Amino acid sequence: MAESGLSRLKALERTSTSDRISSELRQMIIEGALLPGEQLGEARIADQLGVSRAPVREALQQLVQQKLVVATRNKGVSVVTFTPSDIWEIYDARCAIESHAAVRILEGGPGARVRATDALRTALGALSAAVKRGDPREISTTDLSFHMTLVATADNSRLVDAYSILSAQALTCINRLEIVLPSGEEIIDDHGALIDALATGERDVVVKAITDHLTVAATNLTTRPA
Amino acid sequence: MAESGLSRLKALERTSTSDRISSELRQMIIEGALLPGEQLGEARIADQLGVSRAPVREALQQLVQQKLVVATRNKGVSVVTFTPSDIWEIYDARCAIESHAAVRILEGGPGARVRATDALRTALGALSAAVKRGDPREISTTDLSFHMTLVATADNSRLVDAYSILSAQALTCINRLEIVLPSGEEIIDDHGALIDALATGERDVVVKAITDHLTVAATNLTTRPA
DNA sequence: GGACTGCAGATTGTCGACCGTCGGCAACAG
DNA sequence: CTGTTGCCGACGGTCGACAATCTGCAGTCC
Repeated sequence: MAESGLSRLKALERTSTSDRISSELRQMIIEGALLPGEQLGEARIADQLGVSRAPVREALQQLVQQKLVVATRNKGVSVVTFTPSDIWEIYDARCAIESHAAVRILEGGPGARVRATDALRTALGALSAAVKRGDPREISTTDLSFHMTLVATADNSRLVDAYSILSAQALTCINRLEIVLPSGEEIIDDHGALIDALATGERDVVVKAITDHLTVAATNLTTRPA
Repeated sequence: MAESGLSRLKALERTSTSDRISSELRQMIIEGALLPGEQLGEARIADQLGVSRAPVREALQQLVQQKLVVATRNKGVSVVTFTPSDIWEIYDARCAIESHAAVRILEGGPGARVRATDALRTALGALSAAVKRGDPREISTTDLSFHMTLVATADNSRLVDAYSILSAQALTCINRLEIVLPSGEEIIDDHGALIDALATGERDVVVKAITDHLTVAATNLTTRPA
């Protein structure tokens, strides 16, 4: 039976309804389709999707734990509003995870370093392509994807999970303020500098590069473009 | 109405059913009352608590996101089994958060440093009392509580949340293997050294102290006592 | 006129029941 | 004897309905 026409059959998707709802809503929040403070009534969503309230409830609970919505007892959930203090927290936490990941990569010896820089250069290519295309939404996505690549290379699923949550929050913040913060060139150069820093193999250099990079980003997000 | 007998009325507890269930189960897992791999049937739990399956389901979902149980589609949830690799991940992630918190405290200037060391000394007192009493369960709890104090002092709720999850996982690992790893003296000295390192104000010293401390702990957990 | 009380609408929290799926065992055909 | 097929008990996933709670407004009393 090894060679039969059935070989082309792939295992079909087995995602739970709540997971699909959760992904859908998360995407909408990240993209800014749902405004901060907006009420997310279970009944309305369930109606609109043609499902019961139960899976919607589970999906919303997932989003609560990802801090993309806030739930108040008997009042339902509403889309989160990020204060400047929240933004600083997010970027501080990102800094914690990213720099640790970088340090671990350096400790992994030259092999790990090369593997990391390779993966990052690929991610930088995607980012560069997005910049060239000019779509701000795509730029922010690939930007965060670059950083996620760094974290993923450290091979710690806990760190990856934690970073995913932070990444979604950061993306939401970025996409909400439609600011074209740095020029395209600047973004590329900045991330390229990160790779270079990693290539040096100096712990302090890398950590400082990451910290500065994130601090600048957080500053840009918290200082209103008036 | 400012001064009336009603002043003594505190806002009464308004915890949701699912939260209470979740806390209860988490505690049981941490304490080792539930064995790794054990099946947690929704119906049975709901029955036993005299509630419906809905709140139980929500509670279990919370535990899933805290990685204390694993859920497989149409098979329900079972208590997590930690592999040595998991333990290393947990302690590596703890290291990331704790050292970052420590660095941020140092950057906060002498004031923050003093506040941190004060809080930590108090926590050390509790740990010391637990050691004197000799109850291993209490020792591990206060131990983690000490570390949580460090993280909390950095004033970043995201880091605190992430650390809470890791803390619960670590506690579960520790309590499962009923090993009396280091002597009581050793525990106290080790944590005292952490405070001393923080007091020096030297970033590298602190980070190294934390890293070493956690590495030793993870090693003790992963090397079977034969 | 001001403030408290009671009602009304809406929304969440909870419940019991149904349906689909899973894993294992037995019956059966080759 | 071996591999396949159909059946069975158990469990989770989903559903519609009921009860509890919150918010805002109208009514009422001082």
